[in-house]
Amino acid sequence: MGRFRTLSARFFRRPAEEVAPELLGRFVVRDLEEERLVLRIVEVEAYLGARDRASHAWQGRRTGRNKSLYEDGGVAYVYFIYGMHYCLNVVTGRSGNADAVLLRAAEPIAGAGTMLEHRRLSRSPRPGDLAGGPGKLCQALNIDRDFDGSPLTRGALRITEGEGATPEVIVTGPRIGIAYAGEAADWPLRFAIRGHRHVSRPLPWSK
DNA sequence: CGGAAGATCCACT
DNA sequence: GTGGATCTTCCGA
Repeated sequence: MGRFRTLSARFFRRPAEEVAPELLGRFVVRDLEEERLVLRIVEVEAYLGARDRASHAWQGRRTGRNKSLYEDGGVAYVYFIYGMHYCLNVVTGRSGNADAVLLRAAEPIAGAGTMLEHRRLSRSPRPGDLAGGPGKLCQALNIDRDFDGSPLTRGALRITEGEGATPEVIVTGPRIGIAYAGEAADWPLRFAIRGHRHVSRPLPWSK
């Protein structure tokens, strides 16, 4: 397929905190009927399954919504939130473990025009409007629950690498929107490319 | 079976 | 910076 090489299942079958920073600088490829949409990942968060109070799988919870979290690494976990948004996770680790990485923000590489149409903005777009947030990212790629449990190693939605290594510096911080999670709210499981303009919210960049 | 909350986003002040 | 939208999902009774 040339420029964008799909990552193998082996890549995903490791703990989320290990996979998460390695997803930065890699790509989400979404094939539509007549067009390929490509985003470059610039911000993610790791969720540590049963041992993480912020995870949907806290204390081993198994529900109808979260069952794909327990699949072998390399599939999508897509859930619906706040009555109107979807969030896309990359499931990691082995079967029975519920680790996952939330894709929070990405930079448009190809198909920005179509992504802008998907976003249905009323105002003129500013940087970060296309995919600078987990809900925006899903809307831009037209992702919904139909992708829940689907493989990211083949098919219409894939995680790939491009050419060369990731040149940027990675910074970490606490995760967003999980104040209820007690001690886990402080864990530095949010990862981003330092200073990147498409990040959803500022991090304390180290200088 | 009902109530409450939620890994968010947008418009408005 | 604040509040409202909007509805699925979950948990307790």
